[in-house]
Amino acid sequence: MTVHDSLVALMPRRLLAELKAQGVRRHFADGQVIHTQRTVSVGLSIVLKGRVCFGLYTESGDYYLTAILGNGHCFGEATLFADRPRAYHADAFGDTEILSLTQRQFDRIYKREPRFARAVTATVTQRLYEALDFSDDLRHRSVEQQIVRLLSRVQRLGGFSDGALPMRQQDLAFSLGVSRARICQALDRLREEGTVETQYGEIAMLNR
Amino acid sequence: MTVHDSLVALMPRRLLAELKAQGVRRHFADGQVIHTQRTVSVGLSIVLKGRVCFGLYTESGDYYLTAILGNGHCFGEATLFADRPRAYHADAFGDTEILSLTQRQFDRIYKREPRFARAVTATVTQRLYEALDFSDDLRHRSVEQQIVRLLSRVQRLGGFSDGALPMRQQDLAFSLGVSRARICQALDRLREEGTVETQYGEIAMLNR
DNA sequence: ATTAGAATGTCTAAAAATAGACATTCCGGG
DNA sequence: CCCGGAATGTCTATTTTTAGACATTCTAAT
Repeated sequence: MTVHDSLVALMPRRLLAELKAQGVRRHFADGQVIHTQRTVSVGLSIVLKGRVCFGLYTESGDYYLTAILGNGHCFGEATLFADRPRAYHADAFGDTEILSLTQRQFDRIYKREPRFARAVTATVTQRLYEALDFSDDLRHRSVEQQIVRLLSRVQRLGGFSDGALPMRQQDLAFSLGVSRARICQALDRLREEGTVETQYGEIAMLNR
Repeated sequence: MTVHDSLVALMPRRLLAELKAQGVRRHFADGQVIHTQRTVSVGLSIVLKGRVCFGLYTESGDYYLTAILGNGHCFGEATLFADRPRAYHADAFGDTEILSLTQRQFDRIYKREPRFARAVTATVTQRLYEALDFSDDLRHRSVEQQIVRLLSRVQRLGGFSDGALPMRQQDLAFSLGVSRARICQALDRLREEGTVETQYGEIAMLNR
């Protein structure tokens, strides 16, 4: 199956201490904006507490949640290595703490500590292969299967041990590129099978 | 637009010399198998000459081409950093030379040379964001647009300066997750627009 | 030159998905 | 407690896509 360790899980503990000593910790209340889409800002961020929701605003002003990262995961690599602006809008889910490293801080440690470099490469590589798997799902699986696999991924990356995920059916529809009606229909089937349960603005996977 | 530099393009030249000194160069004739799907083998490979075609065999025995990597690009990172078997079947396109590094060789240089580590992280990060862009295409663009964008990507990564790409319509259909009939229809439209030209087993993009 | 296999173009009936509307339910704020 | 906006469930007509078949064209090998 798919493996994806968080950046922190891939580092020796002393390195995390080192990073904390170098970087800045920032605190966000539930729902507070961490960064906005298309902003140009360079640096690596690591989730130390809470979770970060990533999403997109369409031209018509609608917002769609596309991912949630939990403890130990990092984001912003593309600002360092691919010269990209922020691809997604990010805001805090629950009480959240983020460790931020400037490019300079990152570079210094990256250069000095091969184990840190290793952890960064590993987490990005794993994320790449997850993305490729996801593309496979989009192309070759039924919407029902896509939903199950998307939810598993969100659960895992977000560190939701179980229980409900904060996703609307619109978010699913957007994330999978199908209509909301199609999602409704698929959820009907999955509910019947006993695979998922839905509440208002939430979806929960059952068993495993 | 999308940026994706090859591993070699991201390294100082002296590092490439270093890699060549450490690794093994292997030579493949056109069509020769480089590795098969699901094989467990660890190491990084770099295309020094020619091109490598990646594809998948289905249970029914059909083969579908999914990507082509040209000069300077690397593959096999997932065997080093994500503990994965070979995800795709790979064979040579034209007279091809591959530089192979064992895990041990790779590790030694990676540890000693932060610039090499940097280049690896950068190329993987860029590939990740390309994969995310591709997912966006699959979900939110018309098949016509998807075709154009897929062809551009193949052209760029394969180092095809222009001219025809060695892809069958079945490959496109598989890569985009639609029926061959749908691809035919889309190609009709693109041909009318003057965007692409097709030959037997080949597709060429026109203008830009 | 011939031939077999492969790739392509094209068609039709059937199936699937969509847009868009509308009613209902839910939640949070006053 | 009430209200308004948001999310959900559901429906229909329409559009899109598919499966699957078949004829044609192309290529490479004999």
